[in-house]
Amino acid sequence: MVRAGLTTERVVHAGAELADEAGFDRLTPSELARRLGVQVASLYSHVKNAHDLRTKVALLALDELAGRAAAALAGRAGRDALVAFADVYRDYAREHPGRYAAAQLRLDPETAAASAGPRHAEMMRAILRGYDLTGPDETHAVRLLGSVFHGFVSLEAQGGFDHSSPAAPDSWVRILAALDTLLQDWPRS
Amino acid sequence: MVRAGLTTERVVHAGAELADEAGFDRLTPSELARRLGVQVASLYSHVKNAHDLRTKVALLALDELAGRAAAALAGRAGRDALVAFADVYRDYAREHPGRYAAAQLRLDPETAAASAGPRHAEMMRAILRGYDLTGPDETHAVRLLGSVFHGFVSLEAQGGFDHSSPAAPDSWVRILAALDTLLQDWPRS
DNA sequence: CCATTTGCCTAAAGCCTTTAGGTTGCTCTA
DNA sequence: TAGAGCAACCTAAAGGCTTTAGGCAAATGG
Repeated sequence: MVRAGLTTERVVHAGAELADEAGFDRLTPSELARRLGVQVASLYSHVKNAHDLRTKVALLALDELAGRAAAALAGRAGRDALVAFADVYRDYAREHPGRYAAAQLRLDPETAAASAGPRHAEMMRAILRGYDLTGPDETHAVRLLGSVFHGFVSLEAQGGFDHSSPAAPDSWVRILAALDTLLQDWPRS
Repeated sequence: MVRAGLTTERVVHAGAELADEAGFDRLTPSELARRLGVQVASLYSHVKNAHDLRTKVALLALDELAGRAAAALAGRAGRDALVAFADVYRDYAREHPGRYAAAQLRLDPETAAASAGPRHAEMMRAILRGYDLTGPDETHAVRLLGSVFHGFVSLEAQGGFDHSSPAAPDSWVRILAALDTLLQDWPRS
């Protein structure tokens, strides 16, 4: 019997590819086993169950995304940093729709805390250092950025901008410009 | 045999309640049949299949949401309209998380066109009449609003703001105020 | 080179979706 | 008001998915 040489890491990576190609909702043990040329039960040595598989793909995605974002941020500040960071999100979601959808999975608190999630918030705060925001305003702004990035990207992925002009990328550029001016002149209470 | 008196409408409405209480991903024919005290196969007279059930709940949600939004917009303009409209989204998502999740379902183009989706975009355009935006800028602004509303609400629903202060509603208020000032002074190309 | 680990297997239970076909309560017409 | 036709609901069954239990054999390492 020739072995496939599975490890948890390889299973999860194959899962991420499956999610990207077939959609996150088709990321199931049986489909993945088929794709790996292995019996379904064999996966259960590497992954606790279907939900665990999806969680692990989510963690992989969060980590990849954080890595790319950190690289994009290096050596940039202010508007440059804002745009570079935002583009990482959008590009990642377009290249890896299944992984991006996975990253949206609701994680239980401990798992979330141990994930790359907090690094994302941290990086957004770093971007805001290029603007003059302090205290709660900084948090509000972080949340605004998160909302816009996630909102735009998921509406675009969902096809929400498909049947109207101008093209989505135009709006993306203009929206980032608008956010930049808003952050420069943030209205205080 | 006592009949349950099902109709497509009643099935869909029960489906919406199930989604709200158990989560959109638990909206399945078998679970719904159990809840209605009916054999699973009986549902298939009212609904084509599991996907059709979810689609119909999505259409219901889009319609309810559009109705509430239209009511909130009546007699309001400018910042008042913006805030009232945004609150409808957030409140609806909090009252009916399953329905709101359903409304995010990707619909095929014809279904989407026949849904209440276009009414939502229309109403956002109406809000922008209170600001001085024309041509493509109006579209960009509509997309920004959609992104922020959807992004914030879904991050909040997902628990993204749970473990940090200030509380999410504070950010919501401040973000809407920021959007208002941004729309008043939208940066042109 | 033998012992242990572990990667992968078969088998089976129990769930879910979907289709086919049958029965029976309702409604509306003649 | 009888009964024809429709619609609501049923049983049965096929086939797929998830998960657990238990077994064999390939790799590993002393």
